[in-house]
Amino acid sequence: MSIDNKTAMQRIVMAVDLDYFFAQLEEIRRPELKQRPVVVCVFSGRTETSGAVSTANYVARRLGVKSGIPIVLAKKVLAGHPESVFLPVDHPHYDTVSERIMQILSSISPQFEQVSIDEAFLDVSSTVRGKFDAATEIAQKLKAEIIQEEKLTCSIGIGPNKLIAKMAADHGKPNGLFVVPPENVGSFLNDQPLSKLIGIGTKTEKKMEDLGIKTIHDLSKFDTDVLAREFGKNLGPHFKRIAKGIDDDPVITRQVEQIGRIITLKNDASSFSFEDEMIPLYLDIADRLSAQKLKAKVMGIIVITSQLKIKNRANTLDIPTDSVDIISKTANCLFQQFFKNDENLQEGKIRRAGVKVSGLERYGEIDEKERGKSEAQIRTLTDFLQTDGSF
DNA sequence: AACAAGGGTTTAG
DNA sequence: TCATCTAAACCCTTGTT
Repeated sequence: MSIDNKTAMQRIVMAVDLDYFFAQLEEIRRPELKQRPVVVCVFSGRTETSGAVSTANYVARRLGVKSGIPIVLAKKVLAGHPESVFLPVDHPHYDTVSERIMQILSSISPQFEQVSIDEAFLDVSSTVRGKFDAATEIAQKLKAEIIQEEKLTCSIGIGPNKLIAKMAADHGKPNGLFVVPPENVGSFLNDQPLSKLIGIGTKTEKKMEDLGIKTIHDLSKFDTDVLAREFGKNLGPHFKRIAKGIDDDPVITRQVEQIGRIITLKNDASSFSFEDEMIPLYLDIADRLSAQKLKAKVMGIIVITSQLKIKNRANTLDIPTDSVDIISKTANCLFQQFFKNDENLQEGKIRRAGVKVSGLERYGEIDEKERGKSEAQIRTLTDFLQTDGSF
C-alpha cells in the first residue's frame, strides 16, 4: 500500500468584512458620533428627505434602522433620538480608505478576491499549509493591523471554502473572528435559518418554504430534480450543494464585466425630456472605461417606472467603443425608441434612468468570441476561394 | 444542437 | 408620494447558423 502524497492540501479561505463601513468611517472623522445613531444616506435630491439609507452604525441599527430603508422612515424611527445624525455618502473618501485596506489584505496572500468596497476573500491554504490554527493567528494579526493603520474594526470568517468563510464572518459580526473547521461545517449550517445561506434572499426563502423546505438541513436532503425544476437547472442543484456546505468556487481576481450609472430624475418623465440629465452619466462611463483601458460592445439603458418596475433596453455595436459621442448617441437613441413604441408607458411615468455598458474588452486583447469569429470568416473565405473562387 | 442577443429576476452590500 | 445605487449571476425566449 502506498501513501498518496499528492493528497490536496486542506483549503482554507478567509472572508474579511469591514464593519458598518461607511458609518464607521464617519465615526472616525468625528469620534463624538460614536455614542450616537449615525445614518449614512443616499439623498436623491427630489425632496429634503427622499432617498434611502446606505449604512447605519450599530447604535442606529439597534433602534431599527436598516440598510435600504427610506430616509423618511429612518427619521421616524429615530424621532425620539434628537442626537441622531444623518450624513450624505462620501464615496471618494470611502474609496480612498478601501483602497489602502485592500492593499494590506492583498499582501497576505496572492490569492485575493475583492468582492465589494468593504469585503474580500483570501485563500491562505498554502501560506498556512492547511492548518486552521495558523490561519486564525494570521486573522488576529490582520485585525490588529487594520485597527493600527486605519482605526477600523472588521469581522473575519475562516472556513474550508468561500461560502463557509463568508457565513462565519457574518456570524461573528461586528468585530468578530469566527472559525469553522471542516468537521464543524455540518453543525454550523444546521444551527442557522435558511435565510443565512449566501444567495438565498426573501423570494427564494418564501418559495422554499412553500415547498416544505424550512431549514438548511431540509434543503440538503431535498429532491434535486424538483429543485432544478423550481429554481433552474444550475441554481437548483447549486442550492442543494451549498446547503451541504459544498462550494468549490475558487478565490480569483475577478474582472469587471459591466459599468453602469443610474440616477433619480428631477421629475418623473413621460417623454425623453431628460437628455441633459444623462450627459454627466455618459461622461462618467466614458471616463471609467478609458481609465481601465476598456471598450464596450454592448450599450444599454435602464429605466425605472414610478411603480419601481425595472426595464432594460440594449443593443450591440459593431465595434467596441469608449467614446462619449457614441455612448451618448446610442443611449439617446434607445431612450427615444423606448418612448416611441413602448406600450409600457401606460404603466406609468419614468422615475429613474441610467446607462449601462457591457461586453467589455481590454485594448490589444482579442476576445475569444472575436477570435472565433475571425477564424470563421477566414475559413469562409478559404472555402470560397477553393470552390467558387477558382476558375 | 449550439450559440448570440435581448430582457427579466434575484441577490448582495 | 417611502423607495439609492452598483454589479453579478442566472433564467428564459427568440432568432441564427
